[in-house]
Amino acid sequence: MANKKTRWLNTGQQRAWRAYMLGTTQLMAQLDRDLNAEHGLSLPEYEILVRLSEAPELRMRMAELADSLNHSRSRLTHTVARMEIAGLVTRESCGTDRRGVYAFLTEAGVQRLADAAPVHVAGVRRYLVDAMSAEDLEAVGRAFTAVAEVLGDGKAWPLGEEHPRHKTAQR
Amino acid sequence: MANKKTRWLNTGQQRAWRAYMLGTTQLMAQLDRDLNAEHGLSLPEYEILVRLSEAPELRMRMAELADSLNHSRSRLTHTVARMEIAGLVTRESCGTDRRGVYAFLTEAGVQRLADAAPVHVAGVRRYLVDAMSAEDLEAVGRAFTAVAEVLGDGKAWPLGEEHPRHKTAQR
DNA sequence: TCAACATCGTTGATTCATCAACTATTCCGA
DNA sequence: TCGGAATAGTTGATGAATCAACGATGTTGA
Repeated sequence: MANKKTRWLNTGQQRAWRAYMLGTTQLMAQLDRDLNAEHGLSLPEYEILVRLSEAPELRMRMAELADSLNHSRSRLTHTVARMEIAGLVTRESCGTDRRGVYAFLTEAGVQRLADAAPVHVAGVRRYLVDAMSAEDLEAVGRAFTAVAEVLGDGKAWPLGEEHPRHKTAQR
Repeated sequence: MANKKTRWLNTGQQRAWRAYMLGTTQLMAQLDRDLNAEHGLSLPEYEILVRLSEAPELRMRMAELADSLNHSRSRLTHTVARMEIAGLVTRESCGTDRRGVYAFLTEAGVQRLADAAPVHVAGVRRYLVDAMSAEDLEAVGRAFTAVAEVLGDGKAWPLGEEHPRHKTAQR
C-alpha cells in the first residue's frame, strides 16, 4: 500500500462527476419505468431483446450475450429463464459445442420488441438526445467509449493490486 | 394513442447512446467492486456517507437524504438500517417534527469514509476523468445537468401523456 | 492417451431493491 | 376546531442481482 497522496478532484471535475452520477441514475430509472409501465419489460430485458433481434438468425450464445451486456453469466441465466417463461425467448442447446446454449428470440419476443421500441427510443430522445446539443452528445459518446476502453475487455484489475497475472476473479 | 411515426436515432446518436450505456454500466460496476473489495462498502452506501459528511452537524433528514440520492424512501430506510447495524450511522428522531428522523454519521462512519475516499477518487480519476479530455468531461457535466433538468426532481410524467404543461419543472 | 485445466452454463443461498400497505404526525381549509 | 389531505418514515412480501459452488464438456500438453 504505497502511501500516495490522494489527488482529489477539483471543483469542476467534481461537479461534472456528480451531475453525471445523478443524471444517469435518473435517466436509467425513468427509461426503466416507461418500459415497465407500458410494456412490462425491464431495461435489461429490453436490451436482451435488442441484442437478439440484431443477431443473425435471431439467436446468440449465452456467453456472448452476457458479455455484450456486461452481465454475469449467472445473471443472464436467471433473466433469460424468466423471459423464457414469459415466452419472449427460448433456449436450445448448441450442436457444435455441447456445453453451449443458444438463446432464441421468439415470434412473441419480436412482437414485444416492436411494440416497446418506439417508447424506448422516444425516451432516449426526450431525456437524452434532445436535452443536449449535438456536440455534447458526441462528446458523451467519445467520453464513454474511452471509459469502456479503460475498463473494457482490457480487464481492469482491482485498484490496489500490482498486476493481474493469474487473477482468479471474473473478467 | 396518436399514431406518431417513431423518429429513430441516427447512426451517430445510436453509437453515442450505446457507448454511454455500456461505459456507464462498466464504470459503476467497477467503482462498486473497488469499494467493496477494499472497504466493504457498496457505492450507494458510500454515497450516503458522503452526503452526511457534507451536511451541517453530520446529519440529515431521511427524506432529504433520499431525495439527494434519488432513492426511494423505502430503499433508504433499508440501507440505513443495515448501515446502522454496521455502526456507520445512527438514527434519532427529530424534535421539531415528530414524524421526522435524522440520520447521523458516527465516528466510525467518518473514519470509514476517510479510508474509502481515496480509493473511490482514484477510481473516478482513472476510469473517468483521466480517460477523457478536459473538454469532454465538461461536456459530460453539461449534458447530464441537462438530463437531470429534463427529468428533474419533479416526477417526470409517463411517456404517453400529452403534457403537464408546467413541463420544465414543477420544482 | 491421460491428467490438468479452462470454459459454458446452471443452481441455490444471500443480499439488495422495489412495491404496496401501513402508522403517525402535520398541514390546511371550511 | 374539525376532518381530510399531505408528508415522514417504516414494514414485510416479492422480485431481481450477486456470489460461490457445481456438473458437464472441451482443450492442451506431457
